[in-house]
Amino acid sequence: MTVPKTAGELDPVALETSLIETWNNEKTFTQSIEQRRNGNSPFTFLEGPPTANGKPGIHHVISRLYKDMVCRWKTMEGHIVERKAGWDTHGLPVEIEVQKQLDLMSNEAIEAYGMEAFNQKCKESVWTYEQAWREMTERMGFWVDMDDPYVTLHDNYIESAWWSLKQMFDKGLLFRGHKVLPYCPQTGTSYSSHEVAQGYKEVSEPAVFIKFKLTDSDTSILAWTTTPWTLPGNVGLAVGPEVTYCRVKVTAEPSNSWEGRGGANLGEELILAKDLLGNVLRHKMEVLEEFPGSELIGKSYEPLFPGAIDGSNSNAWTVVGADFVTTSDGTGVVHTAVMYGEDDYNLGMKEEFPAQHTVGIDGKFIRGTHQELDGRYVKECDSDIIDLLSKNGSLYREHIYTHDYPHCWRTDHPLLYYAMDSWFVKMTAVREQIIEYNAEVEWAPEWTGSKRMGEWLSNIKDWAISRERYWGTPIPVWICQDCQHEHCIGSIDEMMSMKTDDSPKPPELHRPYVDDVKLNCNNEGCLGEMIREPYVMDCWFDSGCASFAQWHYPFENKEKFEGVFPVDYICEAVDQTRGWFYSLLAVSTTVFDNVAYKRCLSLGHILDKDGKKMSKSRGNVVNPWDHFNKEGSDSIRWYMMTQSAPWTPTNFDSNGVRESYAKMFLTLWNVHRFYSDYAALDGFDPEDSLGHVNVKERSPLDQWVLSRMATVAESYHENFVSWDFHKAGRELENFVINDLSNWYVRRSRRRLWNEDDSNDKRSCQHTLHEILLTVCRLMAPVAPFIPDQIHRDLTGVSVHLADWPVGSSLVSSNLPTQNWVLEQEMALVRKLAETGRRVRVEAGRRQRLPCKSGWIVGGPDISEFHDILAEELNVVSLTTEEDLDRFQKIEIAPNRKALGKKCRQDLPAVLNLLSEADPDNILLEIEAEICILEGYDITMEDIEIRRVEKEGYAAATISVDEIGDVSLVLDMRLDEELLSKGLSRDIIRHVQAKRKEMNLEVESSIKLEVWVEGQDLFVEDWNHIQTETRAGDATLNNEKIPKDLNSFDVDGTNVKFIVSLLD
RNA sequence: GGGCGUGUAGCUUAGUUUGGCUGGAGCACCCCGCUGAUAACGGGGAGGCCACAGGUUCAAAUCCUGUCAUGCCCA
Repeated sequence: MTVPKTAGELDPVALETSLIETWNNEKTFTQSIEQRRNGNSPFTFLEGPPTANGKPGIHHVISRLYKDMVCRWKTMEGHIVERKAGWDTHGLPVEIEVQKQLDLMSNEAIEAYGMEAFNQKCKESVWTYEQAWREMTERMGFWVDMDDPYVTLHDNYIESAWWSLKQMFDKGLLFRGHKVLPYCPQTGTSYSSHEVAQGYKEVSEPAVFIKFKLTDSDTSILAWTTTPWTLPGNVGLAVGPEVTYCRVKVTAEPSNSWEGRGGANLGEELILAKDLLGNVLRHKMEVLEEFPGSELIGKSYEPLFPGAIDGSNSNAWTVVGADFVTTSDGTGVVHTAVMYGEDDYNLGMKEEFPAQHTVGIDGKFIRGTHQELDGRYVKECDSDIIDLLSKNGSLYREHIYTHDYPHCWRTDHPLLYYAMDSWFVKMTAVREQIIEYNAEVEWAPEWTGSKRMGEWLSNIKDWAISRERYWGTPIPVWICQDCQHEHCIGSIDEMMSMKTDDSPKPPELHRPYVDDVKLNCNNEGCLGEMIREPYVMDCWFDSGCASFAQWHYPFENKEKFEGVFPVDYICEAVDQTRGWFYSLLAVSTTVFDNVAYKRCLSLGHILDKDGKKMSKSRGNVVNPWDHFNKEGSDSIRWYMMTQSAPWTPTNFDSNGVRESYAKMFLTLWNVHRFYSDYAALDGFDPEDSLGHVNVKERSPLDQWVLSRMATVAESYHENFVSWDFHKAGRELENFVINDLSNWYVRRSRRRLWNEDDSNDKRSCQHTLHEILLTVCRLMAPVAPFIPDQIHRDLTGVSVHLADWPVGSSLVSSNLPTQNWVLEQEMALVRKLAETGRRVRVEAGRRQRLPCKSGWIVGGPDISEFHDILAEELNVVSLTTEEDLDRFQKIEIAPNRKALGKKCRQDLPAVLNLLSEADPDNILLEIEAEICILEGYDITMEDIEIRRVEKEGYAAATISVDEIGDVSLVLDMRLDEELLSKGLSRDIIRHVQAKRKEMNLEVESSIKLEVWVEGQDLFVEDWNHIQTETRAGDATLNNEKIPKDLNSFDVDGTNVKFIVSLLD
């Protein structure tokens, strides 16, 4: 027997924290998975690993909510949903954090500190906020296995990553090249775009227009650059093939005074874009010819710094076409130095320009560049370079150019865009496959996949996976010192079997230990020693391996992995599109020739209440604990789900969390309280078959709410399937508040107050029991706490072990039958109840004063709800009436404008006659065109016909879809009996208020003394008062009137009363 | 600078795919009612250049173009 427990006041924080303890003791999470084993239908979730070296905020709660929600939902549908936590532990952010902490602002400083010790610090730093993450995760109710997480710094994880890289290597997808990155030579580090963004500063620097003399004529092409230090590295000029260029001749000296160095001789010929002639040239010019850029392509020119670059066997110093050339600034000709710009590098690779540095990794010109520049820091050479060019006549003009340029946030030096040696995964080789796989993924919203990701994939670039850093997965590529043979290691065993005898066995797969491992070259006939490439991997590569590396595949868990790949579901914020969503897809495409995930939910960000990004510096970050400790997790979670579509950015409003609590959870709890308090009192056992009442035998009200429940549940489920969680939540909330609490429970209170056992009471109890269980089960994935408590109070079992009420391929549906007609009828009843209240307000009839009769005209037969409606409307009898005319009459209103014109000074007399005439008769006369008043013909134009309620009636008509017009008429006439009834309602109300004020128990009896002055109170109404107020002892108009009593007036009647507790 | 989102009442939002009744809710506000019904409930009210400017159309919050603000990603 499971009699529901009584429920006290709702204390969400205490309830939730104690439930967390229960879950831990009961191992509810484990049970919820294990219980579904026999279904043998896994649904796999992959946790996108957060980094634990940042504090978790409210924006982490939202992604964890959607992860948790779908997993819990699928679990209830009967799937086995294992959830392994993960930690992302490598990468530059970790290093930066440690560098700040130890004040190590350059690579030299790190190496002086010692790489081993530095990495040890990184490893520790990673766990700085782990406790905070665990606490947040537990408190918000995200069920994920944090005791056995995957960790990207573990050897097992690294070994799997190595294995996958070797797959790529074996497929020929791994290659060495250059990547142009913002680089700080002072610290020896290149920067991520995030760091670059921190360091933009406005600077004024020299910019120059340079003449590149063509080899086959005396004409020069004019190009422009803001970085003179890149000029020694010039190997090409890019023009827009479609852009119009001009060859011009200098015809006169400039009229204005010339600024700075440079110049041009009379008769000299220059080529530049037509659109920019005016911006660039300061001399008087004659345009000799115009032609498209395509005509320039292939022309060669003389190097500015002969000998700085070895151009033999290459295409160096020629004009090429490029689509990135514009005429928005410069000359429409782009100077190209392969190693010092991304566009430059890509163009250089395409056009086979020599990829040679003129600048060393120390930021100084390489020996042999130019005798005046060699060995000097490039940014200090700008002016000398301009001098050199000016002297040999290559400079046309210099000027100061102001722009935003990235600077090192540590040293404040300008960053150099610099081609770093790098390892790449040849993503361009799998472009078609990855686009195809992307299209297979079910994206929510669709455009994240088709547009955001699609756009990115259609311009896919090779993936630079190496970083010249210390803390990360070491790149497992070794190169032979003797024969340059490259070998990629795919496992620890392989490394151990190839290592030289005097190499130590690394204690872990990190730098510097792995750097010390040397391999015997396995190239045939070579006896050389192989040394590891000194890079670590992009940490996105780490996380991209999560699907298999979390299982140490293929070294362990082979079957397990193969059963759960590709994973069913991942979910992260939209910024992961080019991050984790991409890296997973890139790795799965290159390694497994498959998708990594079948469904991906990409979430919008949480912004502050003004739509601004939350950041520490703005001070607008919301701490989730502020709400955990106030409204609780369920309210936060429900708020987040219902506030907006998952992918829409949400402006976080604390007030909204409060609202979710006050509306959804308090209401639900009070329904629960109402039901279980009476159920406990009665010892009601829902499982007792003797007391059970079949749905068909229950009242229409019960059948209605059950039908609504089924309708709402199905729609809820549909919305889950189509990722419209917000719509699902809002609809269920509306059901709980409006249908369940404000209508069903309100209309059913009296049924449970009745102390005697009855079918009707049990019907109501069963109905509430069933509804509450269904609601809790539907809510459980979203709000795992309060619904679980209610479910436990009702059944003794956790809601998370229950089945999804809508059913699935694995569990059967548990919803009541739907009755659409009944739902329609009740909708009409409720609409009429509202209408009735409005009619009363308009007619000035207070609610407690009953009407003798009410009539419904039109619409379907809703007589089975007449009792309910009569009570709602406070009418003694409610009936259906066919004829609206019974309550209405016509009124003839004069059209003063028309009549005034016609009758002039006789108007008052005509108006008088009109008002005295019988409207029906006069209308007949007017219609027959025989109406003459004071000698004037009265026509239809002179009057307006209105239909109004006859004296003593008030009415309103509503229009309902598919039903038409329905009118409600109330009888407004009064008599003694009605006044007495109304008076008794008022007395009851005041006495009840007094009882409440006196904090009396609901069931305690009182002594009631009442004095009524100026009106009769009928005996039956006096009796009714005594019953309603539980007056065990009552006197009416007792002779002695004490001084200290309560008093109120209603309808001109004064009432005095005294309430006292009866022992 | 480019790509992809977002912008509706004081606040949070529905409606935009597929143009069509007077742009619909909740919170807050004002008036009234109701209550052994909870942080309630009911009726009424006030509050909207649907970001802005053009365009298409008989008709635009909705479609098109541009601008602004805001967010993400890329440069």
